[in-house]
Amino acid sequence: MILSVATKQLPVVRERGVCCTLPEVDHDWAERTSELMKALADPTRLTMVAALWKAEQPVCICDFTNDMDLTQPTISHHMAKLREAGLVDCEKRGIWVYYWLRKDLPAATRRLLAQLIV
Amino acid sequence: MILSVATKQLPVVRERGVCCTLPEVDHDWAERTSELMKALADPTRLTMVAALWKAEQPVCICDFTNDMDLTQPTISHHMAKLREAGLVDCEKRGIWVYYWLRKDLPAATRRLLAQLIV
DNA sequence: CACAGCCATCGACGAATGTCTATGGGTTCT
DNA sequence: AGAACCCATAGACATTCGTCGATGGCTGTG
Repeated sequence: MILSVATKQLPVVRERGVCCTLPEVDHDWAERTSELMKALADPTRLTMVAALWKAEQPVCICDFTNDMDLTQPTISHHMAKLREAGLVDCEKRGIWVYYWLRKDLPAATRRLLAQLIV
Repeated sequence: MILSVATKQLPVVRERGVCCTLPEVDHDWAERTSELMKALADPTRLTMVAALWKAEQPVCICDFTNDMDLTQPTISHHMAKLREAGLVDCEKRGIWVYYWLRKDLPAATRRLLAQLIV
């Protein structure tokens, strides 16, 4: 049987057992981008990224531990994830470890964050 | 001991046991945004969203099943997640079920996708 | 030198996630 | 009516994830 989907923008002719081709979506793009999304798919990490974005300067990790209602290992674990995702960099200064958003973030990533953070 | 971090933008005076306040980050924003990120934190769902974005018209789910190397229930499961996230809507037409990106997406979400999809 | 503060890593554990097979409901063709 | 097609849901399973307590390594203080 033939059926036309005209109410939404475009009339599509359908036949049983016959599929349509989809718009091409780059496989590597999907893989890379989903990795970035995973890094941001947690409220704690999002808060960290937003704080670093707003701070515009290195922030000591102990300050996160101090006001985030999570244990120190958990905070450390989330920061490690952000580092693995290539979003932040860090440096030790005496007792303290400072984190900041990497200066060499891809432009697309930077625009994404600018878009995301209120 | 007192230590100054002057090499990065701002000199910060540190004292043991004393923490600094962080930039405020809205808790609800982090919660909501992380939900959106989770919906996009999978290459299959990202591919689906990108295809729907590019198609600019309803797409039958069988077309996704046809060319995504995953079983039909898995495809259906991912679409359900996108629907729960409020990203897509669907309509049944005879045998087929058509999906499309919701027209009433929040402007921020729409800009995010525009930013994301190559 | 001993102590205290800061931090990363390890191991454990429950919860969530992605995938599959199996099943059943709905629709159209013959 | 029966067969074929499309789709969603349920159940199972391995993997990943978020969190914690415990531990140990540094580093500066007294």
